[in-house]
Amino acid sequence: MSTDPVWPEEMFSDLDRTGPVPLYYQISSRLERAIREGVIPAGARLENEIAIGERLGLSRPTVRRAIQELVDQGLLVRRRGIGTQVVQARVSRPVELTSLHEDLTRVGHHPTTEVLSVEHVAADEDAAARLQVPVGTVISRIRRVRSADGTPMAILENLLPPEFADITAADLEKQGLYEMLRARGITIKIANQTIGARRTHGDEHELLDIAKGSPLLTMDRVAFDHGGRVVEAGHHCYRPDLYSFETTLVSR
Amino acid sequence: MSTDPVWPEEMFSDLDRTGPVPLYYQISSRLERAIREGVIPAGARLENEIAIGERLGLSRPTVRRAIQELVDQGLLVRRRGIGTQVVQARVSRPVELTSLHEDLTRVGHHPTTEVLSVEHVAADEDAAARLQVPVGTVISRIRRVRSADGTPMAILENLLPPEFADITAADLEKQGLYEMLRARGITIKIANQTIGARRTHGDEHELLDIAKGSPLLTMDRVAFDHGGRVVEAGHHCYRPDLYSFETTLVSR
DNA sequence: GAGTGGTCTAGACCACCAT
DNA sequence: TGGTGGTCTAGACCACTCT
Repeated sequence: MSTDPVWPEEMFSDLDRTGPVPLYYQISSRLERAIREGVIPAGARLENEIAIGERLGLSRPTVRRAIQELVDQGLLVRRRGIGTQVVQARVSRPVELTSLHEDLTRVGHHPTTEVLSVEHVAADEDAAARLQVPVGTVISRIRRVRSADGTPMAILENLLPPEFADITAADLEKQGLYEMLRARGITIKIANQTIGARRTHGDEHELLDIAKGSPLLTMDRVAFDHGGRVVEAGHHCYRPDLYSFETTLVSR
Repeated sequence: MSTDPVWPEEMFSDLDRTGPVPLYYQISSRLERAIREGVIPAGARLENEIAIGERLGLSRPTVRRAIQELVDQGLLVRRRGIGTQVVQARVSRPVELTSLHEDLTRVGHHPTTEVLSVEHVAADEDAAARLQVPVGTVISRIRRVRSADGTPMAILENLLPPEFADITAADLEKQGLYEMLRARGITIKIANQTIGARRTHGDEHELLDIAKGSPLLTMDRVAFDHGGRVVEAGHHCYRPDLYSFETTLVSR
């Protein structure tokens, strides 16, 4: 048995077969938007891969790859012998290789950053281990407070290797750290993150405008470029009443 | 230019071309083990896809898929025009659709579970919303304490829809909840997780043997089967000095 | 038995990077 | 200029599910 098309006729009428954007990506991103906006409703059954391919003039592997992207995101479910369906559950976007600054902007908040300090210091043993540089190397240590719509949300402490010694406080007020690195042609390929919790220490409660000793949500991250070099090491603490980490897990 | 083989000659000598295990999976899992065990060292360059295919008697798409699995896991990095390399950074396994019970077992700890209560109650508004059942439906509410090697690590509160009303405390002492669901043929396809932090409430500090009002790491999860039905809704709190969430993020 | 997704093959052309 | 991964095609066979 086959299924009627569940998307508007013209949805894929303007595929660009010559440009740099892969066909599978054009398909999957259009489909993703239609699903997230509800144009294709939860529970809807898609046509089978071959039928879609014929309608769009694409080979089956290309259609398949587009669909697989959405399966990996948790938007679609496939079962052999059954078909492909739009998932019923609400799906959150995965934790991504972006900064808090970009996260907030995307959600429509207005993030501001106060740079508390930009120091150039000799790496102690701990910092050297995290950045994978020799002890004593002169590194940059940044401390910032990020607010959304005027409310302090997080304290961001970052360590940078020597090559970024010229980054200034003024730069960091305007852009997120990751934007700035990207503008310098630095591509972050991999990051290891650890999410935990602890009490406030030192002046953290003042900076975040919460009670002394109250809980903080923490995230430690080490980011690497394609060559395996450490680009950045961060220790962030978030106000747990204002911030949490959401993920959607998909079984393989 | 081409590269010398970086893995032992016999590593892929016993591929099973008739069994149910996909060839790409046989390749990727063997490669993963070799990388994690250091048999293939960090920074090593792999041969190109076509050469590997010829050596193993496989087509390029099959080899490519095997490699892609490891790229998605953050173990390999590929760059066009350059080649494929083993990543230098330590890579942690991603947060998975498994239970804490299985996580601990895998790391070699001995998890024990104390079942505090198994109740069958009418769902209030909050519980009904989380399980997506009508208010007043009789659901199961489970409360457990999980310990590793005798130390309490987490309080696990779970809500189950009516179909699991027959699960007993005795069952839960022996197996993780997820194992039990799997044994009943329930496949969890998707889960939404939120990780946060808060202070202890009520008797939580006693159960976890920590100070009253101290920080907890929390994880809320709603798990769905392939049909979008809610299988389980959980609220877990962890001792932040004993537990944290690790992830490796990979840029696409 | 009919229909579906899962896997695999054998090619092709292109964009990017190094030399 | 040669080597690499990125994309795409046009088939094929199989395993699974429903009726």
